[in-house]
Amino acid sequence: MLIEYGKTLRMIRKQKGITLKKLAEGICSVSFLSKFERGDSDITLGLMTRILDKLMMNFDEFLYVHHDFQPNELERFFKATQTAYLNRDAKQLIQFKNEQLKKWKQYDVETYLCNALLIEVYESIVNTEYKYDGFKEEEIRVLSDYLFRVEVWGYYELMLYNGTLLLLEPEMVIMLSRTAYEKSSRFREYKKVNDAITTVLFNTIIYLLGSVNQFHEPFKYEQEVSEFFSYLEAITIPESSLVERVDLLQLKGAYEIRTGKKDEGTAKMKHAIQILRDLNANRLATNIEQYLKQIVENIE
Amino acid sequence: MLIEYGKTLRMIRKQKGITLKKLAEGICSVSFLSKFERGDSDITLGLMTRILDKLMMNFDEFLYVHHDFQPNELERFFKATQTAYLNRDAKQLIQFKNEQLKKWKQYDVETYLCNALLIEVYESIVNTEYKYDGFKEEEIRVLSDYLFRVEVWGYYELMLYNGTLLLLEPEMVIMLSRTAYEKSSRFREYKKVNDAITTVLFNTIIYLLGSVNQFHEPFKYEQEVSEFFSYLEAITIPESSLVERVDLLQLKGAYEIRTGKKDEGTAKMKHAIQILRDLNANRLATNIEQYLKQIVENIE
DNA sequence: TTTAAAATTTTCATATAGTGGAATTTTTAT
DNA sequence: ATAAAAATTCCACTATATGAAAATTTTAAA
Repeated sequence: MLIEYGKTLRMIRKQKGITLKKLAEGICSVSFLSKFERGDSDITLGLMTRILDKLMMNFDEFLYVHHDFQPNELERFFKATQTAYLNRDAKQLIQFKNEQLKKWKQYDVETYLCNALLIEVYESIVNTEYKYDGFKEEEIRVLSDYLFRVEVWGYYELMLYNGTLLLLEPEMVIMLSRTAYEKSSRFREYKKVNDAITTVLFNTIIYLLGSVNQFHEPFKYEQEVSEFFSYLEAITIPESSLVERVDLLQLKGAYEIRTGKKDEGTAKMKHAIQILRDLNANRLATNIEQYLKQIVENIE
Repeated sequence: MLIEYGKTLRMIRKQKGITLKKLAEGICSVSFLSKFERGDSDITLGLMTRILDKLMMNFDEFLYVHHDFQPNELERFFKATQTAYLNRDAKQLIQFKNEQLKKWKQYDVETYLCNALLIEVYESIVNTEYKYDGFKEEEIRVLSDYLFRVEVWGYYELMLYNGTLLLLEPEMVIMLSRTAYEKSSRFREYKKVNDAITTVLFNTIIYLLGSVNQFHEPFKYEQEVSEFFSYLEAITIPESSLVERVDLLQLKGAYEIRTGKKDEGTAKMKHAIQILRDLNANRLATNIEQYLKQIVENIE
């Protein structure tokens, strides 16, 4: 059952040219550190923290090295799912889903059901044989209950919500996105999580603007969308996040088109496309181009 | 000595609505988990890993929450140093340096001396009273020996090198940057570290292009600079890293100016400036503008 | 409020994390 | 090649992490 973190630590320590004695000093005994490094003993979280601090290394990086340069469990989950989705590999997605459902039954932890639901969203898009009879209401309720209950939204909750937002009713999305914005505020300094918040706000706006074939219908969420734009501005997307700035430009364009200012909006979106092309970000540029094209076709 | 991680875990668990029993199942006993959460016991690293996996949370995020939403030790070190530098707070920098020197004397771990050196670079720029008698050769040797010795460059080594590159001779920088590129290759999937690699390559190119008042002198490192450009291209900066793409454009411009193609190069740099201005990234734009201006003034 | 069920804590026995020092191995210097 | 120094491992011992069951507290429903 013992995971041999010690061997990884030994490797790193040797590379840094630090002796057992020097590393152990003020933290634990030399003989214990040696024992741990050889895999004869597990180590306490408290000790490990202090050892890694002394090595100027953080936990995630240590675990990344330990797992033979693979990201952590959580990251792997999102990555594997997304890869299967991008490869349109329905079989793989179903397998992943079943794994999560199995864990759900085994431990009765709702998170696993939420994961399954997240995967099912991808599946429903990819799988041509997928018969959409609507997602089961009670499962969606488990998801939204979970999101409402959690006081502090971390990386997981934001990613989960980003993926399942489409399943929920507009009113629910508006409430949850507000919640997300508030409940994750304390992560503002944690880049990875803050990026996820930004994505939530973008996705919310896209969702509220409506699918393109709704563009000729009257627009109901003008006030809410501008509310979410103001959140984005409150976050003051840093200068170094240029993609987010381009996205903002693009979405403001779509919003203007949606609210009747067709020419202004189109110009903004074309500007965003141009910047991306200038920087050879062609995939991103093409995405916006298609979006714009669909809008224009549907608005006439 | 016990750090009460347990209380943080309890808070998170409660929020997610998971009972002790459900969380403990398959990992450890309920009674032990309870004891740990109450702060009556420390926990083994192996157990903690599995518990966090079940909570869909990674170590860094857990520790971030635990430290009352403050980044980890390593991040705090770089951040605090950089903040003091940006505030031109020489006093603060000297204090930080002395802390590191104290640790160095206490534990005789070279890393701490390297940290002190890194801070001293900032200090030498900020402190007007700083008498530059050259950095002590032996200390610089400790630094370069350290960097050569470490087999796998992680986040710390890359950040350390990024900050101290200016202290080293061009030949040394060329060798070390090559080493950095190779020795950190396994982190390619780890965004934070990979970003640091990109920064190293950028800094190396800037360093080799020479300070602007060397721009009228013949250029010695044409081959090496194009070598580092090719590394950057090999990394294939992802579409989502637009800042890096703008930087690349800008630097290619500077390189072309340096190698005689003044008009082409100027155009590239102006293009980069324009894109940044379009996205309201005015601080970044101004930086490049000043760089360009200095180049043009010095090249006539 | 009463009562039953669920969740948590306490108790206590045992396994193992962690210590200190002696013995062994490796490294360094001559 | 050899001795001295430094680092590592081994071993006996202590402190504490962990598990199973019983006792207590909390929650929920009537």
